[in-house]
Amino acid sequence: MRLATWNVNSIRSRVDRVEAWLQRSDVDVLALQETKCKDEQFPEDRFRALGYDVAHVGHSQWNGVALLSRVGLSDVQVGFPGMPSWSSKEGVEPAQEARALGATCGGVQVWSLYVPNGRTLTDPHLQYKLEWLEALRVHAGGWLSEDTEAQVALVGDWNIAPQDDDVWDISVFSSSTHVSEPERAAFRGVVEAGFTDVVRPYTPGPGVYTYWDYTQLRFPRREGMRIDFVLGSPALTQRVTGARIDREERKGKGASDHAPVVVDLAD
DNA sequence: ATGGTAGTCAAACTA
Repeated sequence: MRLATWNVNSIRSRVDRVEAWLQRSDVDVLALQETKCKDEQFPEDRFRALGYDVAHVGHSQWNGVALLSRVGLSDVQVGFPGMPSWSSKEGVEPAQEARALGATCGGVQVWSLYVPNGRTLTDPHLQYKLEWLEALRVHAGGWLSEDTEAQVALVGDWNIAPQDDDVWDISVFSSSTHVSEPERAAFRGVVEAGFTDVVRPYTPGPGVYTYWDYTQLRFPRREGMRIDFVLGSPALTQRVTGARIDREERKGKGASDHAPVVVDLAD
């Protein structure tokens, strides 16, 4: 089984590229983040025509996560228990955002995750990010406590660079989110709960990234960040036979600022 | 030159 994750930065502006990529990538399950649309705007017919079942959650032009699967799509869950809420404006009741979607695909519990950005080190959004990751750690860790053989994949845009060589120049990030110790500790918490970065062994650094900012010629300068991850439970990690980051997809007009991350699993 | 790009939705916000 081949599993992939991709922050597409708007599915409506990217649907042609995603479709073309699916047609040549032989992917069984694709998790999407930042679809930036409501459910009724998601172009599910385009993917159904390629043989994929589709699940999506999106409430507005922000966030939005989806799962495409041609190996079954059942037990769809919108959000995870205890997922924190967020309100962008004072006076507006906080609500759960479209940042997590889970389903069973080919016997694997796959979660498409779009971790909150954090924005700046002093922004309340950073606290929201940390609380969101802590809630994920608690519940994903709980699944493993209940079933040590559980096949779970936590995939998506984590908005964290866990190690210094996951960014092109750590000195540029001294006052930035994504590399701060609290964020890295939150990421480590998920790892220590039993989830492993299954891609890194097949894509060793330094200089290997999944995201390049649109500005400042970051991509041609090879100035990126490794912030998109596939974290596997022990039973899933055992099945991994290969992985790659499809850097080619960051090239050309109409590219997302993230590249797809692909993992191969033994049957 | 005090910016630089891209997306959503049409001024400002998010990344």
